[in-house]
Amino acid sequence: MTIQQVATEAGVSPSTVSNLLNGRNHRMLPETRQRIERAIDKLGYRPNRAARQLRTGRNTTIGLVVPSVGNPFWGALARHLESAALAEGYHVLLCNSERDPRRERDYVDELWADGVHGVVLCSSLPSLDHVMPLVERGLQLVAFDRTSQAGDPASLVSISVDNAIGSQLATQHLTDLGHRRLAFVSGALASVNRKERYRGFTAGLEQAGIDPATSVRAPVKGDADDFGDVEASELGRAAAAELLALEEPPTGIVAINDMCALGVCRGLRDGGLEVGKDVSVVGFDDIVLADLYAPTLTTVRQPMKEMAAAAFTQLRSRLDDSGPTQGQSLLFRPELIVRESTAPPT
Amino acid sequence: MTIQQVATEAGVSPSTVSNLLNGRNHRMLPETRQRIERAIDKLGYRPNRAARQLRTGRNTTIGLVVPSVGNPFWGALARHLESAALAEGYHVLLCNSERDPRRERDYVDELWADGVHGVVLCSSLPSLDHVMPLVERGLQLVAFDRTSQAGDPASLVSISVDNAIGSQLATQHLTDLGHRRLAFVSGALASVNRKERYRGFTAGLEQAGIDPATSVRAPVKGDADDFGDVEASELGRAAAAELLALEEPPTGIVAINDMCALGVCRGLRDGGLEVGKDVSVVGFDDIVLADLYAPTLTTVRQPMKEMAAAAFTQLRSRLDDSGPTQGQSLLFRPELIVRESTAPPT
DNA sequence: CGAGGCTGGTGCAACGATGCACCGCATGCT
DNA sequence: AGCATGCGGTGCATCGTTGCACCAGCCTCG
Repeated sequence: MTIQQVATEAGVSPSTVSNLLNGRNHRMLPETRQRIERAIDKLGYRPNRAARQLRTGRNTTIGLVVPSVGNPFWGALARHLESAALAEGYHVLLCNSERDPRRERDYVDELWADGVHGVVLCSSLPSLDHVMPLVERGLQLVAFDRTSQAGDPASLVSISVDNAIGSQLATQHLTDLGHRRLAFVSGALASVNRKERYRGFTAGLEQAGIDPATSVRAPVKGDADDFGDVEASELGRAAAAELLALEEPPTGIVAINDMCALGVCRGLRDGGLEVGKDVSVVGFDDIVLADLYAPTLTTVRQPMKEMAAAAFTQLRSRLDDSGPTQGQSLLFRPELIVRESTAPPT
Repeated sequence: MTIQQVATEAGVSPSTVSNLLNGRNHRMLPETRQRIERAIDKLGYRPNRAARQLRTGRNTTIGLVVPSVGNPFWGALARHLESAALAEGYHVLLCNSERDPRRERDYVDELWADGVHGVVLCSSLPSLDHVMPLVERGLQLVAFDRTSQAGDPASLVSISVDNAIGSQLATQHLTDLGHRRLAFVSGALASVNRKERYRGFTAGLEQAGIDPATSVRAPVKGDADDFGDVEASELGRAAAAELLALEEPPTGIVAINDMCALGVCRGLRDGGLEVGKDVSVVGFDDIVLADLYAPTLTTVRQPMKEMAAAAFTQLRSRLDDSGPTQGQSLLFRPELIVRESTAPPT
């Protein structure tokens, strides 16, 4: 089914069909228009994307680079982003970087070579230097789950939840319940987001009149490489054991994310404590699993659907040329979801 | 960077460059070849996919249609499939059907219109009639997690784990531990796979000399619509409550999948029982979560990586025209993974 | 010595959609 | 009368790659 066949069927020239297809139909006779429309769905015509892209240089595919869709958090993003894109006739090309910087760059290169002009990048890297050359050539980049930084390209859009506030909400929730000895469990504070979450934690403590110095940050030994996802739970488990060995173990624990929190729960249980009774645990993200675990996990929800929709909208408006060329930073408001894993200290 | 520029740089015609690029270099002077190769990476040339596809009608993108990448099981598939595809220079276009048959069909249509000739379809539907028209036009289809059926297109490749064996392994594991009162928890046995799993369950019972009639299948009230993923856990939880209300509750439970199994664990705990001690539970799939839950879940592992690789290989060989045109069914061997959720009956 | 074969390439017409330049005609303006 | 303007479309070159048809030059062989 080519545009030529449609044109023949409708008794017009291919140009006219093209005009209609591309909204240049201001001065087209309604009658002509209807003839074409009838021909189109009589023949079941769909424009050939390859031809269209070859001619225009544009396309309707955006790239999504995530650490791993095996992780429910990124899976959820993929799902929502795809949903938003689909509604506008866009497609999503999925790429798993496996947290390998090189693979991340290769993917973005590949996408660019394929004519993809917009990419949602969920980078684990603090710097975006590796993709700068393409950004300079016009690649539109949306950084997800990563607040913007000094060296970032001017056109960059950053989309993230307000990590400091989220973390503070979690902490406050614990102090409101009466907890006074708190701990923050995380790997190395290597990314901006992690630092922000820690900042929220200390802010929450201060607000409750607790000296952050008396709180624990575990594990201290976390190094810069522990960016893993599944490993986050291992880390949480180990950290829990460490905390239990203290003379005065904390009664409330704020974890860097849900996976980590689940690991902490696991570790606490290993140590004979009951989460949601003897100890309280708060996570971050609100992955589906949080509501399935036993006990269900109190956590800080990221409005994924809205964030994904925003990512797409931003990208699209910039691809449609009309959008602002200037970068910006979108911070979403996190929401505390209280479930069973938190309770007043006993 | 066009092929023309490379040709000029190398002092040959575009055709010659194209010949090299497409492996038609049998009778090419090694010297010419090197000149071209040098030109290519001097200019950093990458062939334009749109142009190539327009000309040849082929492309290197395959489609993946899953119910939802939000579900870790499908996320894992996406990850592994993408990995296999990447190694051969192929891309994966991700589509979430959200278990909506119409959306599923629309996606496949869309992919076809985009020039995608190969799709891995993880359909929740027993029949594939809705995509038959495209298959007849040449779409290569690999059905994943769905054994082939009578009405399927002749060219269809089906990839699945051997569900009957898997389920039998799970059942056998319980009987070997000494359990005699078993239950099978599932929604309606609406899909072939589910029926197979139930068949494996009864086979396992018979092998242990237990009359399947004495075992329980819960919930009886499951209807055909309960195909959900998150809902699977709700279903498990409800089923557990139901089972506990029996006069002689089962001591061993085989769940249709891991999510359902986790729901069952949840329900049992609600009823005051300790999983892995008072009751044993076995799942199916071995999602990442199975090893994180408390207690860790004994389950039947599907060799996802191998299955995903096979899906890609099958698709590719058929897309490269050379492959067999005849459909086939690949059944993978499941593996029992024993963890903490199973123990001898007390 | 001329027909035929091999070698190492090249010429060219597609693939399907796009969008600018342009057309003939009618009407308005001065 | 002479020129601009609006209308409803159409003609055509073009995007980058491909692969069949073809070519000139040289070798071989009866």
